[in-house]
Amino acid sequence: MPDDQPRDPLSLDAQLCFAVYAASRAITGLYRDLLADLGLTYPQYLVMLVLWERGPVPVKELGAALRLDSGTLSPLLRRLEAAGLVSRERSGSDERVVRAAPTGQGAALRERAETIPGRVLQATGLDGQEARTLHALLDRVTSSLGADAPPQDAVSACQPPPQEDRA
Amino acid sequence: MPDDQPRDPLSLDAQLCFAVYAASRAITGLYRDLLADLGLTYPQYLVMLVLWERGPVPVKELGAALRLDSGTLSPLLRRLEAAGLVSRERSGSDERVVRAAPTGQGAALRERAETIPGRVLQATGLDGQEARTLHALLDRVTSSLGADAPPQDAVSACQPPPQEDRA
DNA sequence: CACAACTTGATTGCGCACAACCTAATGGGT
DNA sequence: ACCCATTAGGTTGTGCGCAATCAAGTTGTG
Repeated sequence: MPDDQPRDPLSLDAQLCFAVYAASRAITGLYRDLLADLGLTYPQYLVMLVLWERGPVPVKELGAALRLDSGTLSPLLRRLEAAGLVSRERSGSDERVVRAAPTGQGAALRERAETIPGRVLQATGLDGQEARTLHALLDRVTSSLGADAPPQDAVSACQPPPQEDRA
Repeated sequence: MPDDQPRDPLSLDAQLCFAVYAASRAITGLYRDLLADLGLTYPQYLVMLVLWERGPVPVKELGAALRLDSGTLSPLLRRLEAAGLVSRERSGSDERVVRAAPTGQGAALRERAETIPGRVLQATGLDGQEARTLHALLDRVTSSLGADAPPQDAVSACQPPPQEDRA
């Protein structure tokens, strides 16, 4: 019975929470395969998306876009730097700020990454409309729970204006 | 480049992938708060859901239900055992099998957990129909990517025999 | 019985997430 | 000038998630 009232409390909720959890891990697993060629993990790929989009970005802004804090980003950026994909340097005007930017090698990776999104969408088995619906519902959930800034920022980081000129 | 819908390849896909990722972490964060009273993490809560539902369960079956392997479950169960919520013992008929079961204390925790689902659903800001739609889409994605067993098992672990969801 | 293939869990190592804490730099107020 | 609250990153510790590897037990075949 599709009761909107929670008559058996550990039921519908558990389905939904687990569905999000399982889907997230399944998607991460898919990316794991696709990104293996590039030597990136999924969170590293998300960071590179933002860097490709915005160029030199303070760690703070990266964290705001991806909803990650320095405890996650600092070691992640260190690994990207060790891999030669990212450079970090302190701002001159404010010595507290560290800006991360893709290196030439990191920027070059972007073209190889562009084949990935199409394969991911296809692998989900959803058509464009369903993907849009799913995305809208997830955004509702995230912003309801987030209580702070909506995910618009992060999303726009994922969809760049097709090209930009810079280093 | 494909002309169908993705004109800029790093766009829609990135939105959807990040939306799932962000929503998953937001939900986990919500549970973190709600479960703090019970002394459980979110994955530990999922394990307890299965144990409450099925009683003594081999680790293998737990892994199948939650899509987790022994590398995750072994230390997790060890911590639940150390907390006095779960007991583990080897099967007599097959010494390879370890069955986990809630202790009296673990079973008692169930009643305190029953107040959680309602609060979670409410916090998502979705009504019952939207939650159902979201759940159905996520299941499609998960099973498309999973390529192995569908999430039916895990879902039934979270709820007694429910109702078919409308596509 | 001996032996190879398979199954079940456990262990190890790495990379996130996140809370808690720390340092350094900034800016405001006196 | 001096304090002091604020801010940006970094570090530490805990707990997943997953690949790779291992040991112990089981089963099938001769």
